[in-house]
Amino acid sequence: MNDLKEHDELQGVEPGHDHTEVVRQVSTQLPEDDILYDLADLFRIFADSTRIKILYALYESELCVGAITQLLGMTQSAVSHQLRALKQSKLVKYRREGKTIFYSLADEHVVTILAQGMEHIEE
Amino acid sequence: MNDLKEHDELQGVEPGHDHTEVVRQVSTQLPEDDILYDLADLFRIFADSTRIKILYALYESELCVGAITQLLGMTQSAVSHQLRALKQSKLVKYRREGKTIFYSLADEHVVTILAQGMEHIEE
DNA sequence: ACAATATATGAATAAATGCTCATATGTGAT
DNA sequence: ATCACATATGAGCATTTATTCATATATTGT
Repeated sequence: MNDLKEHDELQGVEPGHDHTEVVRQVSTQLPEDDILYDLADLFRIFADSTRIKILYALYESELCVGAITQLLGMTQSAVSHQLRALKQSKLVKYRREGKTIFYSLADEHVVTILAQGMEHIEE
Repeated sequence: MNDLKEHDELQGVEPGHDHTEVVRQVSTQLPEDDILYDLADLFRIFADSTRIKILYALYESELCVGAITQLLGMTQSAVSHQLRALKQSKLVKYRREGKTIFYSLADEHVVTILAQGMEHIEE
């Protein structure tokens, strides 16, 4: 046994194992946790093929709920639940025309995000 | 995009209820289901704040598992599990140096996707 | 007021997901 | 070979999530 490692005033350890420096440096560059949570929430909306399909459909054309339902071949309820998620995260907007409600994409970020994702998987 | 207008009497049904025409038209423009699944799988990786944080950290600097673990303040096991998900979807790559394994971003799509997501939530 | 149509919502359930714990694998040094 | 260190992996558990079913709300027409 030797006690040469006994001056740990500064928590100093040998290089190679000590990450405190890099960690401290990188930490300052990271977005706030709130932002990271919001980001994760946003991408969670894209993390479902049903919603992705809806988004792609709306990219082609404004559509009412009935049309989307028929297009996806699922129940109207399921579609409505997903549309709610999509509009809560402001990825789609809607307008009413009588009994019918038409949905459309809210902005171009949606398209860009989908396109980048598409590019990634095509490799 | 849509120069084909639908006619009310096309299928002999009342106007307003019949979506078969739009649905047929939009259907042809949609990506294959396999692709949509893959896309959803990809975005699912972004749908977690831990992984997002790792990605942002790697955007700043190549990092070893120990550093990431310290940065996130979670167990090494949890980090390792998340890194596995990230490398399976080819969002990060890694290289070995002795006992240490360094992770880094795999391509720029990652950055673009994060940036677009960030733009969206900042509104 | 009532019926019909279009969409939304709440509760329940099955499947997926992230973390922890324990353990395994791999690498370098003694 | 054995030890110490760095990372990976499998099982189990608690939480989340997407769908279905039943029902509610909103709008139009009679």
